[in-house]
Amino acid sequence: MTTPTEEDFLRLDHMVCFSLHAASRAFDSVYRVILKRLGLTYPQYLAMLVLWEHGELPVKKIGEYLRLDSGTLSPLLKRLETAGLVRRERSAADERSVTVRLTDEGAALRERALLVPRRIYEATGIGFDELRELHARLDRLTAALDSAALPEEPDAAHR
Amino acid sequence: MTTPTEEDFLRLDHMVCFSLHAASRAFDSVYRVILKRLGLTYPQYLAMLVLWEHGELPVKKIGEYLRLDSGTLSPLLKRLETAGLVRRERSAADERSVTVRLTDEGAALRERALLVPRRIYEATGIGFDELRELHARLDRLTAALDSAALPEEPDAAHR
DNA sequence: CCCAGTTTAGTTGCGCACAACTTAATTGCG
DNA sequence: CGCAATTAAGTTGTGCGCAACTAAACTGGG
Repeated sequence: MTTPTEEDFLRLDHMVCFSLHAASRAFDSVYRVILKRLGLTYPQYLAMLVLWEHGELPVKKIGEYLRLDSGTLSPLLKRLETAGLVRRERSAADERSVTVRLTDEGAALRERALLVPRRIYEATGIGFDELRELHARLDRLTAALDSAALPEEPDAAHR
Repeated sequence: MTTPTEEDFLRLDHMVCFSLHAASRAFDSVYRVILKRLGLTYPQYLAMLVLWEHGELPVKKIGEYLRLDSGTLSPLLKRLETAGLVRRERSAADERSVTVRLTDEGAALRERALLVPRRIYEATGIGFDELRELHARLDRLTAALDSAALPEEPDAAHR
């Protein structure tokens, strides 16, 4: 019961990872439907969220909040710029840095986006408290996975 | 406390979806490192799992197990074929259907893949029972999201 | 002061995921 | 029977995510 066999590991591993993958895609799917009328994808919505909160941010900061690198963010932000929701300007102080700012249109979109969370919440069919616990559990899981992933080679190739 | 405000919805929604997204990517990242030496991506590993279990399957069935459509599976399976792990053959009985079979090499890979689950389990840093509960929770969530997603337009466009 | 190393964005290439479409085979209803 | 609807797989196009790389600007130790 509490002493799982190797078989158990095999099965549960598959199930948990698969469930997580499936849940993530299911969420994406619900978001896709809801965000369609805002003209945003889910990752674009996440970027807009941090911009709505902070007004303007360098690309670097957005990447830290969303855990995304420039390879993902650069084209994403370019699409948001094409859509007229943000502007991107080289920082005068440090010309390596690009500051992303909301346009009036981008700021205005927030009003329409305020309805999104409740619709998502309703789609989950789960109580507020349970959702909060799930959140805590997932964050712990991510932290554990992150710390396990990094030290792949402790201090290898040292000669 | 138990009567969340609209603000609470806004925040929690973001947090849960974000956590789920982040956890899924963290898992992908750990899998990527572990599966690298097998020459598989995570979705390819999932496809191999169902083939290891069933020996051979039509593309359709693989899609049902993994919740993936042919737009994703066709190129993925083609890559597995190029790697020499599977063969794809039109079914004689129904020429629309393509049966995917393990090659000897593909079947042999299973031995090396048996170590994967334990390494993943260890990376999660979470107990067996908690993992099992998380799995159940996620499945319930996915089921709820699926049932909420489908009836987007009940019987719309009807005159 | 200067240049080696770091930092910030961006680019390229690959694979996954999905929507929308095409093609070919099969099914079944009139 | 015959043809319209369905089914299975594949194709095309878009966007995300990451690795590996480049380009340009900054930083700091000698």
